[in-house]
Order: sequence, then C-alpha cells, then structure tokens
Amino acid sequence: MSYLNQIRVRFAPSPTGYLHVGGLRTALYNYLFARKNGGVFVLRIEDTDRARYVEGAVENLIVTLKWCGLDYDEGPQLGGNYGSYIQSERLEIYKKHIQILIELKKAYYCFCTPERITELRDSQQKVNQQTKYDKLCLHLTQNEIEEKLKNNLPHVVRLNIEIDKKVIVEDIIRGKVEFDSNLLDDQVLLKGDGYPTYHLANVIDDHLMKISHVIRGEEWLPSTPKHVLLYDAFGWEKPVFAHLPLLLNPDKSKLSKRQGDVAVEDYRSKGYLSESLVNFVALLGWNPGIEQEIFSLDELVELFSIDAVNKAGAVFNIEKLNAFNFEHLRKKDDREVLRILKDLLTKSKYSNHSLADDTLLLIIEAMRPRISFVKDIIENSPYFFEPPESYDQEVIKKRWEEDTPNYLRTLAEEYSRLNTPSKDDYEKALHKAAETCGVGNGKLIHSLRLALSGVGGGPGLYDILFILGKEESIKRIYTAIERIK
RNA sequence: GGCGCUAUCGUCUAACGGUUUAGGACGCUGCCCUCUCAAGGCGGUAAUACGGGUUCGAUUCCCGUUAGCGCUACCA
Repeated sequence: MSYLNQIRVRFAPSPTGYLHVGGLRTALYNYLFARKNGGVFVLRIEDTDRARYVEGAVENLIVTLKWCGLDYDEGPQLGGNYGSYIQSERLEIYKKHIQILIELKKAYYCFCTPERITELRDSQQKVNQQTKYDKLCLHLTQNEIEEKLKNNLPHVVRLNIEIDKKVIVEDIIRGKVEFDSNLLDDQVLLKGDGYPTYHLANVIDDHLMKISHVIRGEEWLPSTPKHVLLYDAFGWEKPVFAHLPLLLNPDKSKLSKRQGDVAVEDYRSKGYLSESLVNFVALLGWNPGIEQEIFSLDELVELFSIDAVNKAGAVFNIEKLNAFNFEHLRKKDDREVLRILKDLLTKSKYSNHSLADDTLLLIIEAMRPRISFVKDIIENSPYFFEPPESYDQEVIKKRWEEDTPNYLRTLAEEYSRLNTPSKDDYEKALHKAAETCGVGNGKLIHSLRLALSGVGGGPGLYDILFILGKEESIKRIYTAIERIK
C-alpha cells in the first residue's frame, strides 16, 4: 500500500531575490494540480547555497505568490506538520540521513581538493571524455577515512553510483526515460560547508514531507536518475515525476534575464494584471482543448489536467501577454480599475488633480476599449487631467482651416447658452452651430477635438465634452483659437 | 564531446489513425461600421522539419537523419 495516496505537491524555489516567470508557471501547475485534486500545496525554500542567498527574498517570494493568487497550505510563515519548510533549518536531518547512506555504502567520503577535481575535469574534457569523478576516495580504507576525519580534513560526501545499471525515470509527461548508470557522476550530496546539495535535500524533504508528485522544470530531468537512485538507496517509495517543458526566449533558448523581463515583479510594476500573467503562463505548455482562452484562476483549476501538459518548450511572447491583459482589463470591475487608476494618479504628475470618482469612472468607461493597461489612460489621454500643452501638427495641417476659428467661436457661443448639458445637448448644439456657419458637421467636429485634446484620436467627441464639462471645454476652444497658427 | 528532451502557421496551440480543403488565438492584413483613434463584425495571410517504414489509411505509431534546447558544479 502506497503511503503517498494523499496528493501533496510542492513548489521549491531558491531565494534568489525574485520570482522568475518560469517559476511562476511551475508554482501554478503545482497549485492547479493540488486544487483540482483536493491535494495539498506546499511551499518549501531551497536555500542550501549560502553564496546565493539574498536578503528578504523569501518574504518577497511569498508576497509575489500571494499577488498571483497562489496561496499555499504549508510553508514558511504558515507552518504545517512537516516543517521546517526552510532547508537551511533542516541541516541536522540531512546529516542524519547521510550517515545512513554511508553505512549502506551508498555514499562515501571524498577528501579530494577542488583543485584535483578541476584538473580531473579538464583532462577529461581535453580528450573529449565525459566529465566524471573517478571514485578515487571510494577505495580509502576505514582507517584512512577515520584518520582524515580526525584531522578535520575538508571533505564532501558523494553518491556511490552503481555501475552497469539501467535507471528508469517514470514521468507523467514524457513516459519512461532510461539512463545508463555508467554515465552518471558520483554527485556531491553533502558539501564541504555541511550543507546538502539540491539532490540530497530535495529527495529527503520530498520523502519526509510525503510529496506524492514532483512537478518541476525540465532542466531537472537529467539529474532525476540520481534522485531515483537515492530513493532506492533509502528504500523509499518514489513520488510521481512530471517534468514541465521550458519557457523560452524568442530565440528559443531558456528564458533568461538578458532577453527581457523574467521577474513576476517586473510585470507587476509594468502594470500587468496578475490574472493576465497567470492566465497567459498557464497556457504556455498546457491548454484545456477548448477554444476559450481567457480564464480566471478558478476556471483554470476546474479545467486543469497534468496529462494534457505538452512536451515541447514554449516561447514567452509578450505580444500575446499584452492581448491577455487587454481582455482581462475589459472584464475587470469598474471600481477595481478606479482603485488602480487613482493609485497611479497619486504617483503621477497629476497627483493634485481634483477629478471626482464619478468623472474618473466616465474616463475609464471611455478609454477601456482603447487600452491594454490602466496606465495607458494617463499616458494616452492626458487631456482629461490637464489642457493640451501642444497641438498635433499633422492634425492642424489636415483639419485646421482659415475659417475654423470663426466656426469654433460660433460653436463656443452656442455652448455657452447650454445649461448643464448632456452629451446629446453638445451634439445638437454642434449641429446647430454648423448650420449657422453653413458648413458640414465635420468642419467643426475635428477641429473641436483638436482644440479640446490636442490630438486627432480618442474617445467619442461628445464623451470628451461631457467629461471635461462646459466651462473647461469653452475655455479650451478659445485657447486653441489663440494658440493655433 | 557525452547524455537526455523536443519537433503542427512568425508565436501559443487544437487534432488522442479515418469526421481535415489541418481548427482557434496573438501578430500582420483587407472590408464593414464610424466624428477621430480604438473596440466590434466579416474576411485574408501562414504550418504538420526531412527520409524511411507499419497500416486499407498517417499530423497522429516505429526507426533514422537534421535542427533546436536542456544537463554535464561542493548552483538550484
């Protein structure tokens, strides 16, 4: 009877300072798998590399995960029955287990200096051999080992890989993958500083934390046979493996910093909605087989199936992410967009604007089909927050004629007679002014737009008038007459 | 170099041997709508890497070639 019948998965990042989008995808698939199957989602921090530790990284990771909506059931700050969930706090556990391995002769002390290892590797490389430790220290006698240990000689502990063995990795996504043990290196399990390597720590923790499914990136596939050997050495039941396809740069290499943003935090600060990022990343390597593409996190949980995950890597395509953001922004509640907009305004040069929420809501309504980001409201239509600083030359050339000032004056006079006008009133008054001038509406419409906004495009003209209000609109008309040409 | 993984439009993908003139989305693009810019509606563009098998029939199964990627640390 398996003791892994309760579904328990984990996301096990190392605290390097930020959450990589590839990491987000891995975390998301783990989360979706757990939620879909009534399992438990564990967060575990793999901080066994002291050199790479970044202050505050764990806290940041948790904040970012939370922003994405991925709440974990056990982990740092939350606790659980299998803690600690931070590997640097589990050193004694690893030491205890490494002793078992040594007694079993599945692992052995190695006193070789880093220099010797480097030399060995170099010489192997020179003759195009695979690089591998030569098991020199495996042949030390018990006395020699004890002597060296007594003298506190620096050492590591290595996995003793058996020769001539076929190691099979069973993977949900890729099927059976076979490795020849003769090609596997005697991996360091316990480092000179007493910390375990990933290989040792992840196997021990996954076992102790009763992880049933290891869902992680494909870059781990080549080292999985070592993990399998470790499970076998301990006599432990193996979890089910699922190696996810990689997220790729446009040039198809593994997604990296050099070719754009990779931190979830970067996308967050650029104004992407977490829903968009999560939705987009979910569809990189998986899809539910229906034509719908826009999903909430809950819908993803409902639809998710680990069996449907693809094998091939997927390019992280910003253009499509932007389209997802457009879609999610359209679906977002008015009040939430308002909250975001007000927050952005506070940080902008319009921080002392005096627009009421109702007016901002009108602006949001007018701009929503024209933007992919909330910040675009401020960037694309600054005229809602301040009078135009300049007027688009192209539009002037095309729409501003000799008689335009006269038409606009007539229009302004018409508008000044209005009393708390509606959009409709603005339109009717414009028609009337055009008639008075004996010209088509178009002669007024385009030049009026230019006078009000300084540009040639944007929301409906009467929407702009209504949002700006009568006084401001008239003021802008006269200003434009003065300033243009 | 060795080992491993992968291979459908430019990109993300659908097709779980036959319902396929290979479907959708993004991008690009044409038309319509229209006070502009968008949005929206209706179209268009563009793919099974190559070669062998298996089969009555291969995008789908097998083998090889090629290409891409990953791993090859006392990093994860």
